[in-house]
Amino acid sequence: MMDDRYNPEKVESRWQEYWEKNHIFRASEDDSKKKYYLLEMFPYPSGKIHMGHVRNYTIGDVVARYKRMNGYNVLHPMGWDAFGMPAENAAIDNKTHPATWTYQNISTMKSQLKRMGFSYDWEREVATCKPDYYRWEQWLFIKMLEKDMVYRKESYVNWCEHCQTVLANEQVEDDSCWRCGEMVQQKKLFQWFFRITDYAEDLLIYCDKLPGWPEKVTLMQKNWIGKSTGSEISFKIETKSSKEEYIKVFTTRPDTLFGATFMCLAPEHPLVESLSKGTEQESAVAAFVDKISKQERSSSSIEKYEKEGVFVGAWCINPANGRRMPIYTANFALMEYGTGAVMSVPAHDQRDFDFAKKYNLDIVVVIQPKDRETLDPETMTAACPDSGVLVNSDKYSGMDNFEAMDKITSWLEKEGLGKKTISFRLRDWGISRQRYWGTPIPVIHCESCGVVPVSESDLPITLPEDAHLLDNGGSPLPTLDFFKKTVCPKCGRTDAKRDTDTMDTFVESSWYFVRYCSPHFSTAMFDKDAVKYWMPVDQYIGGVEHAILHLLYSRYFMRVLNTLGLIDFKEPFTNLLTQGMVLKETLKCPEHGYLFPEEAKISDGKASCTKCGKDVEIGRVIKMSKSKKNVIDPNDLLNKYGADITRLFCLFASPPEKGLEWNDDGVEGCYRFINRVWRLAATCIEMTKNSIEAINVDKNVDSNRKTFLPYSGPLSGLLDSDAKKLYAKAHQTIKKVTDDIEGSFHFNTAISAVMELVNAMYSIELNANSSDEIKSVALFCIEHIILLLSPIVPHFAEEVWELMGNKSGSITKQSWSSYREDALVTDELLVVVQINGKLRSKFSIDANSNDEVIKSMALADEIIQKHIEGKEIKKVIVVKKKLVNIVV
RNA sequence: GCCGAAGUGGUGGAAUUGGUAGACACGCUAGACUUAGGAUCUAGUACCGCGAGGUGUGGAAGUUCAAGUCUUCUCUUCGGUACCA
Repeated sequence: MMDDRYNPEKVESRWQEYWEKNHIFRASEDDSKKKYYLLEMFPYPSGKIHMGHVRNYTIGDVVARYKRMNGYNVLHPMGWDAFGMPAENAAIDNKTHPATWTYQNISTMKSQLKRMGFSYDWEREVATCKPDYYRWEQWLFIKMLEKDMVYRKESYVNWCEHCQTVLANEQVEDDSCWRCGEMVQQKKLFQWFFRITDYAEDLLIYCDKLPGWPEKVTLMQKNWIGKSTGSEISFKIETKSSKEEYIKVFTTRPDTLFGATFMCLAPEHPLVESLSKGTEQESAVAAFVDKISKQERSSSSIEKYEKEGVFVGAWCINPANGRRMPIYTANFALMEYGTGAVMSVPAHDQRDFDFAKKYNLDIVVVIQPKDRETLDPETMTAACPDSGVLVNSDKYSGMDNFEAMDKITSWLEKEGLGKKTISFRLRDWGISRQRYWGTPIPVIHCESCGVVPVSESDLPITLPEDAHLLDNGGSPLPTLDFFKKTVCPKCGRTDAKRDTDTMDTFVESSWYFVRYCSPHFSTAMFDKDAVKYWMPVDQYIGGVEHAILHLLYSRYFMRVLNTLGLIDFKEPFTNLLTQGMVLKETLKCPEHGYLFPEEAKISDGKASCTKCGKDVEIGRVIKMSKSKKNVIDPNDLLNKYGADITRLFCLFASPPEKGLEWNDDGVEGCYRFINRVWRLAATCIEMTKNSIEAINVDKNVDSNRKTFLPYSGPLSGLLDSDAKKLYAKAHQTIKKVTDDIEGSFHFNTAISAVMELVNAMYSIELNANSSDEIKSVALFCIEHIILLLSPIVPHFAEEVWELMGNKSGSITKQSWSSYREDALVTDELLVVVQINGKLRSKFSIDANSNDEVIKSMALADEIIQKHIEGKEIKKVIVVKKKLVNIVV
C-alpha cells in the first residue's frame, strides 16, 4: 500500500544508500560502450553549498542520468578546488589551520551533495590540496621549465607596507588594504610566468573550431586574446653621440605615420631613464615615474587617472618626413602591450588628441575622409579615426588609407625601419603567489647555480602543514627555515633557498578533469590509456563567470600537455553549457540594513521587517550573495522538500543558460506536481490490481504474470477514442522530452510536456471499471512518465518504479523511453481560418484531407460566411493541414 | 566608450524553415468535498467592451496574404571589457 503522498525524507535516503551500496555510478573504461564524459565545474570548498552549486550540479546530474539511460558509459566525477585564499583568511579569523578548515568544509559539502542525490562516482574524488594531486602539477612545472615554457621576470604586485604583505586584486578596496586600510603600493618582484602567449594564435584559431561552445564565450575569449595586426616601426633617436639608437613602436595605423608628431613611452620603458639622464628633465621624469609606480593598476581604478605625461628631454625622428618628435613618458602607455611605446598621431587618435591639446603639441591631419569637410587642426574638437584619403603624406598623398597601410609598411621594410607584425592583448600568465595555501613552486635558488628545478625524485614538495598563519595575512613560508633552507641539487651548496611562492589556484583547475580519468594513478600525472578513453570532456557545465580565465587556461594547459607529447588532443571540452545565475530580490530595512528572506514578512508586494516592523524596501532581483543576504540555504530546502523537489524547481523555473529567479511559491507548485504524479501512479496500480481476477486473458494481459501489461503497439490497434488520444499524447510527450533534452537541455519545457500528459490522464476517468484499453494505455503512460522524470527526480522515480511492481532493480538500469512514429499523429487535425490574417474560425478535419477540401470547408464555414458576405475574395492561401487565409 | 545578450499577461516562462501569441506553472477569483484546511478536485483568468467586436509580444517605420519571429532606426535593462597604440 502506498503512502498517500511522496515522503522525501524516507524515500531519498533509502535510495541513496541503495545506489552507494551497489556502486551504481561507478565508472570504468569499457571499449565496448560509447563513453560520455560529463563534467561540472568543481567547487571551491568555502563552507556549504549554495544555490548556484545546486543548480549547476542538478543540470549536470540530469544529463548524466539521461545519457546512462541512453546506453552511454558515463564518467561523472566530483572533487574540490581546495587551495585558495579564503582558507587563509578563515584560518586567521578562526585561529585554525587552512587544512583543517578546508577538510571540514569538504566533508560538509560532500554530505550535502550526497543528499542531493547526484550520481557521482565518488571513488574518483580529487582534492587539489592533497600532495598526491599537486605533485603532478609540480612535475609538469619542471617539464615546462625544461622546455622553456615557463620563465621568471620582474613584475608588479599589490603591496601593503603596513602588513608587509602582498595583496590579491580582490583584497584591494579603494586603493587601500582591506585589512588595515593603508594605501596599496606597487612592488616589483621576480615571479614565474607561463608562456601562454606562445599559443595565442592557436587558442584564437580554435575559437572558431568549437561548435559546441556558446558563441558568446568564444567571442569573449577572442576579445580577451585581442589580436591586432599592424606594423612595427623604428624611430631614430636624436643623439649627439655617434651610436645609433631607435625606439620601436607598434601601430595598427601605419597609414597615419606622416601625422605622428610626438612619441609616448611607458613609464617603465628602459629608454625613459636613459634618455632623461643628464637633461634638465631628469628630476621631473624620475618624480613622474615614481608617482605612477605607486598608483594602483587594477582596471577599476585606471579611469580615475587623467592622461598625463612628462617630456623626457629628448627627440626622435619620424622616418617618413624627418620631423623632430618630442619624446614623452605617459601614464597611458603600457609596457606590457606592443613595444611599450606609442607613436602619437593626435589628428586621428582621440587619446593622442587629448594629450596634444593638454601639452600644446602639434596636430597634423594626414587622412581626409570622403564626404566630409576638410579637416583643420585649428578647429578640430576631436580626433578623426575614420578612413579616407591620405593628405600631407608626400608621395602617398591621394592614396586610399587601406592601400597606404601596406605601401608605407613595405617601404619601411625596404629601408630596414619597419615590418608587418601582430600584437596580442593576451599577456603571459603570472602564476607566482606570495601565499601559503597553494602548490609550492618546485625550484631552488642557489647563489652559484641560479634557479635549479627540484629533482623529480624529490617530488612532491609538500606544503608544510605545521605552519601558523601570520596575523597580517602574509605567507609564513619565507619564515620557515626547515622549509626554505635546503641543499642545491646541482652543486650541493648548503645555503640554497627553496622558492617560497605558491602557484595561482587556476593552475590546479586547468587539468583536474584529466586527473579524474585515473585519479589514483601514482606513477604519472595520469594513465594514458584512461585519458585516451575518456578525454576530451563531452559536456562541461559551469558558471559563465569562468568564460575567460579558467576555460582559456584549461585550453592552454591541454596544448602544453600536447606539445610535451603526453596527450593527442588540444581542446579539453567539446561542448560547453554556461548556466545562468540564481537570482533573488533584495530586502532592505531602514534600520537593520539588508535582511535575509526569513527576516521579512511579505504580503501583497509589500514587506515589513520582523525585527522592527518597519517597511522594507524590496530591491531588484540580483544574483544571490551573502553580502546582500538575498540567499536561500539549500539545507532548508532539503529539510522542507527534499532533493527531488529542489531539483525539479531548479530545472522547471527557467532554461539553464538563463538566470533563475528564486520563488518559494514555485517550489510549492513543484511539490504539488510530484504528488499529482504520485497519486496518479497509485491510481494506476490500484486500478490494474483489482482487475486481475475479473479480466479474461487477452492481448493486454500477460497470463503468466496475471497482471496488466502496458500497451505499446501501434495506434491503430486501439479502438477507444480516449485511449487513442491519450496514447498519441504519450508518444508525443516522449518525443518532446527527448528532443528538449537532447537538443538544448531545455528541461523546463520537457517538464511542461510531462505535466501536460499528467493533466491529460487526470482528465479521463481511471478506475477499476475503466476499459481494458484505457487501463493498458494508462499503464503505458504512467510507466513512461516515471521513466521520463527519472533523471530529474531520481529518488521519486525509483520508489514509484518499485511500487509499480518492477522488482528487477534500479530504474537507472532502464533504457530511455522511445516513441513510435506511427503513434505521433492523430487522425483529426485542427485547421484555423483567417480573413486578412485575422483569426476568425477553426474546425477539425480528417488528417488525410487535401488542400482543395480544406479550402472549400473553410469557405463553407458559418462564421466565415458571415464575414465574407458581400466582399470580393481576392485570394485564398492554404497552408498544408494547418491554416487557411482568405484575402478579401 | 567598445562588444554581446535580452525586452512577451499580475509573476516565472512557452511559441522562431514567418502560419492559432500566452503552452506549463505561480498568483488570483468562484465553486465542490470537508469539523477544518495552507490538502485535494472543478471552472475561470492578456487587455478594453454588456455584446458583436476591437487592441495587444519595449517604441517607430518597413517587407508579406500572414511578423513575437525578417529588415532599418530607436529606447531600456543585464552581462563582458576597458588607457591595447
